Amino acid sequence: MGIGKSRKQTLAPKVSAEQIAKLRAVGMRPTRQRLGLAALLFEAKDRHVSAEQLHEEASAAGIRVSLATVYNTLHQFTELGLLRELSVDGARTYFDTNLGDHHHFYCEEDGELVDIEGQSISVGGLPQLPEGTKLKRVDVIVRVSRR
Amino acid sequence: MGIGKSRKQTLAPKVSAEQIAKLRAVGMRPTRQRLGLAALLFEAKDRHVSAEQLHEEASAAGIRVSLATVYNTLHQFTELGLLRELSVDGARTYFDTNLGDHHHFYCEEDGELVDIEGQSISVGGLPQLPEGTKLKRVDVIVRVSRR
DNA sequence: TTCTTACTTTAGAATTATTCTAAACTATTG
DNA sequence: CAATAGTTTAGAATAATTCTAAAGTAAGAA
Repeated sequence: MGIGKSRKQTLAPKVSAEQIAKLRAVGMRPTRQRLGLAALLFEAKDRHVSAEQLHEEASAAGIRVSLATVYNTLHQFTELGLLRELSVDGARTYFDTNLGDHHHFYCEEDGELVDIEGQSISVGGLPQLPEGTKLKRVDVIVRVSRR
Repeated sequence: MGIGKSRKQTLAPKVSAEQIAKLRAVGMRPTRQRLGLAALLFEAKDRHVSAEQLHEEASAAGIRVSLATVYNTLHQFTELGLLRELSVDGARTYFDTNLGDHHHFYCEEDGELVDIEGQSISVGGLPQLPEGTKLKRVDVIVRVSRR
């Protein structure tokens, strides 16, 4: 005994079988980093995060992961349909864990994003798409400002 | 005479009284650079440009202006209500000369933006805005991809 | 278990878009 | 034409993101 190495403690979130399954389901190896990020992203719901934010959260939660890996993982999750990418204002890119039909309120002042459920807004009468293109998605961003 | 300096030629667009008036109307000094950029931006209608693009166009048109000035000018025009800023995909910021009620088609593959006239799309039933905020604008982006 | 290998992670450099800075210019007014 | 307030500019600085190639690790084979 002694004061020495009490290191193997569970600082990071419990490795949930749920996250392992989620990664396996899309064909990704469940690595320590991915499991940690998945826990942060998917254990709460309807999150909007930037890479930098998620990286800080991970640090705070004791998940050691480089910023490059956070970027890689966010993009891979997006390509595999686990996340949606969101462009609301030039600089940062946000990633959205809500995959359902919905839109957003966005306040530039504080960069806050709030979901608007899909059925509570109606977008009607799209005109014909430009020649030779097919629809990918319709994004509605309701921009607001504080007082 | 001789071959020497035939430099004072009108390579740049004619300085239109129209653009001078436009700048004066918003309280800006009509400088050579601003007049040149205004000519490029406003003599055609419904344009979507990024700073880098406009800078190249200016060079091509013989309007000598630094990239920093292009950025400054685009932002000033935006603040003074001569342009609208558009965020469609992380990286670049686009500026839109169409100030009317309208939305956009956007194709990521080639970065092309096409206007959708305001009345040809209907956004109904906005839910209540988040506590303490007021509406600024509603942007609809119809994302398409080429075949 | 231990190899082997393909997939991953990472630090740090590189890139890209944009902003800043301080000095050199120029439109405007007296 | 001089004074000055507003402008422009080159180049440095920043910020977000991507790239690189070297070191690490999961998964299946032996």
